[in-house]
Amino acid sequence: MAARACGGYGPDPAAGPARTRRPEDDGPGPGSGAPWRPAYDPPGPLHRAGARGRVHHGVMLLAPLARVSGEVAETSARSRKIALIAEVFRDAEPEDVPVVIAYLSGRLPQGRIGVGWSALKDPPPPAAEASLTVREVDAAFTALAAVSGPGAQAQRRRLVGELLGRATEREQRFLTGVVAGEVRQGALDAVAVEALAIAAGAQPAAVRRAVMLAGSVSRVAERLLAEGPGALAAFRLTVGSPVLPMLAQSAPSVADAAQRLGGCAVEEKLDGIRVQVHRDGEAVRVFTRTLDEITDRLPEVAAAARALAGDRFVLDGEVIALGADGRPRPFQEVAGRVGSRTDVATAAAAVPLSAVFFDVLAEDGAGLLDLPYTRRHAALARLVPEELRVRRVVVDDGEAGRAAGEAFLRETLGRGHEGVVAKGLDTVYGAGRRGAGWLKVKPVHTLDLVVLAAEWGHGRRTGTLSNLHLGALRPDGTFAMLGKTFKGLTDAMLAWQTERLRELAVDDDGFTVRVRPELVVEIAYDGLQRSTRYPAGVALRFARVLRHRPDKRPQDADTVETVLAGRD
DNA sequence: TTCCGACAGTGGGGTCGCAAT
DNA sequence: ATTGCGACCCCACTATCGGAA
Repeated sequence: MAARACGGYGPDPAAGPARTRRPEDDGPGPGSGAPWRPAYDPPGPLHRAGARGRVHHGVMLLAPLARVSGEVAETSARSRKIALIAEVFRDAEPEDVPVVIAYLSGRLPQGRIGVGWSALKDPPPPAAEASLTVREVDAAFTALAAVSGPGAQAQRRRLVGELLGRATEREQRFLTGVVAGEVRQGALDAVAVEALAIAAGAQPAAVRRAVMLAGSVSRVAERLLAEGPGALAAFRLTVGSPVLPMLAQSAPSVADAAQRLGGCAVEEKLDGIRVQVHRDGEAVRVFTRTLDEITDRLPEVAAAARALAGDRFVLDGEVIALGADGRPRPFQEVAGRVGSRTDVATAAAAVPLSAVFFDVLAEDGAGLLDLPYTRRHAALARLVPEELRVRRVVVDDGEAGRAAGEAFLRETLGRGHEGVVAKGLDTVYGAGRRGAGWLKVKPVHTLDLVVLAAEWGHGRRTGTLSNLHLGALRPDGTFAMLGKTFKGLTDAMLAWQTERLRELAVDDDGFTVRVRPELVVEIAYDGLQRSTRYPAGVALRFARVLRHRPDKRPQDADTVETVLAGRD
């Protein structure tokens, strides 16, 4: 195996750095001793805008938003965060509302604009006085989003530099957080929705529902603040407009899931890309989990939707790729295919996709979200032939039912699929929710691996060694890195491992601490994926720490051979 | 009073497309 | 041609707040 020849324990240097750089890296970073804290940004000029957040002639400044974001980050009480943000919403000019809502829920109205940490990491010296208006900033981002073609990167950096140069230190921090999608103020969409409800005098539940149906807070906010609570009724499920998909929680076993749900349906869980398919007459649109439209990339899905008997419907399902043997292809192949947009015909010929459906959100143009699972499934069965639906069994609330569910999981795994999802028979479609009415069950693998290095954490993990580099034993006693993980650690485990790894440290570049390979950790993971980054040619999927094993010696860790033998 | 649902945060690997080198 | 970066796909898990029980 060629990748083996690179010899080192870690990522193949030729494959590029596995780390992500952040602005903090260049400051007095977490590795340099004292925990990193934002510099104090005094009030003063900010208050030119007044406590109500705007100057007399209705031009809203950015400064009060940045200040409120800071205050929101400072308080831990959710109710206080909501009150702070509601006040800004209430006082915003109607034209500014969509922008203000987006900024205070940590996003840009333009979405992603091609600017990441790399372009933000060396900001110019901040301005002394706050002068930027919300409208100017929004115009600047609109201009940034439009930049493309040769020279785009330099042009973007120049524009970002110009904008940040006019911002105070606090405003710079706020803007970079919004652009990078990491405001870290402990308030995103859910808090914005509550605040919006207060600002508009509407019921939070009604606002939340409208947001799920509209797919965005801003679209609801605009109309709600302009027209009042009556505007909420206009947000209904519409064929052609995507709604946020319902998500599942995890359960350790089918028996556990069945216990919690009572009688339930157990459906196979396919390892592909979630799709929401809308058909209105001949018009078909396909959306991803985050509501991006990918219709043009999935011609076979659109064709399948047109071939169905119904005329106006919305289906929820998964696209997967099946091999000649009928078994599912690895997720990576499906993701590559769905991600291909330049030459769809060639990509489709190489990896044909199949859509498999498990829910229906609208039938004959009428929304079904509030119907219980059983009735939605009946509608699904009317609309979609069995071979285009996920396999399932319905089990009752008892010993025999649980056994039947477990047997169905084993059979599903035997066919090469990822696991199952147990669904309560009375569960309504909770758009945008990770409801307890859907419980996914997947097999978990475990390994004892050795910590080779650890990275300093960010945010609430600042000052702790958080992200672990994991190695499996080679026959010659060295280690092959299989991936990293920061998951599964309690605060106590984090503190303990930071102390222990400091004792084992041999090198610290301010970002990564390399250690003597002596600490064994028990790792859970979902499976292996092909990797060009790591020397064994595979990486762990969804690795997380179960526990530290200081009782185990590194030479007792699992070997590369063991890991590869467990491969499907 | 205790329990539990919903959120936010902290990042993981892979793949594609585009611009820079 | 190769590399770097950003956008999106998939995602697990813990801490916390505040309402439900």
